[in-house]
Amino acid sequence: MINKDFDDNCEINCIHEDEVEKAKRNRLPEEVIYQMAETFKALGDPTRLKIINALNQGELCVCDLAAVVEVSQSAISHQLRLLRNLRLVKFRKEGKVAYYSLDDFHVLDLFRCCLEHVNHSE
Amino acid sequence: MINKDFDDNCEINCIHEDEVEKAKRNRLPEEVIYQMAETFKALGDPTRLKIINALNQGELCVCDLAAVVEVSQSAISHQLRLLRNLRLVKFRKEGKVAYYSLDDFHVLDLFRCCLEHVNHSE
DNA sequence: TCCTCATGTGAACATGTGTTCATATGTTAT
DNA sequence: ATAACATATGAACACATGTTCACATGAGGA
Repeated sequence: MINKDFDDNCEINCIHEDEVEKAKRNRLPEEVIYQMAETFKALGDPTRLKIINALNQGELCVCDLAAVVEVSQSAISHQLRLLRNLRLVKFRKEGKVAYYSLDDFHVLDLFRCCLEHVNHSE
Repeated sequence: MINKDFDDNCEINCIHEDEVEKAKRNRLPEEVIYQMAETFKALGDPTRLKIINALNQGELCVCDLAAVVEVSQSAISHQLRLLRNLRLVKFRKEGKVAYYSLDDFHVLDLFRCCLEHVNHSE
C-alpha cells in the first residue's frame, strides 16, 4: 500500500499513490483557493462580523455602525473599505452620510452557516 | 432624524437612535462572535483550505496531505492541529500512520457556500 | 535492542493584520 | 468664505500568524 518510489520532484516518501493522484485531480485552481481564503479571512475578525451582523437588519451609516459595534469611526471605516473591496458590503452616499448594506446574499449564508456550526458544537 | 444628545458613555454623536437601538438588541454574545471569527479565521488560509478540499473526498494520512497540498510535513501537521482544535477535522491512528478526515458537515457547507460566492462574483 | 519511519511540537523568524492618531476630503449650514 | 460635521486614509505601532528548522515521540521491523 505504501509506495516510496513515487514522488514528482518533491521529497515526500510515504504515499498512498492512488488516493493522492485522485486528490490532486480534485484540486481547485490556486486563484479560487486564494479568493476563498480572502473571503474567509475577511469574515475572520470579530469587528467585521459585528458589522455584518448589524447590517443584517438593513443599512446603517458609518457612525451608527461605530456606535453599535463600539469601536472608533476610523476603525469602522478601515474595516468597511476591506469589506467593500471584497464586495461583501456596498454603500450609497446621501450628502455627507454613507449608508452601508450587505452586498451579496452569500455573505448571510456563510454567516448563518457558521453560527449554526458554533451553536451546535458545544 | 439625527440625534446628538444621545450617547451611552461613548463619544459618538451622529446617530439614527432607533436603528442603533434595534441593532444593539440584535447583537450576538461576544463569545459567539469570537468563536465564529475563530472558525472563519481557520478557513482563511490557502493551505488549510487545500487540506479541507483534499479531505473532502475521504480520509488521508499526513504525508499524503503533504504531497497533495505540496507543503512540508511539519507545516501540514501544525495546520492539522489547528483544525483539530477547532473540531473541523478528526483523526484516527493506525500504527504510526494518522488518518485525517472532516469532522463536521458544516465545514463542507461553509466551503461550498464560499466557493459559490467566489465563482459568482467575477 | 537498535534503527527507521510517520507524526508531533517548541522556538524563531518574517510577514500580515487591526487599531490608533493625525489629517485629508467633501458636504451642509451659517 | 467659514465652521461644523461625516467619512476616508496614510503612517505607525503592537500583536497575531504561517512556515521552517531542529528535535521529540512512539510504533514497527531487523
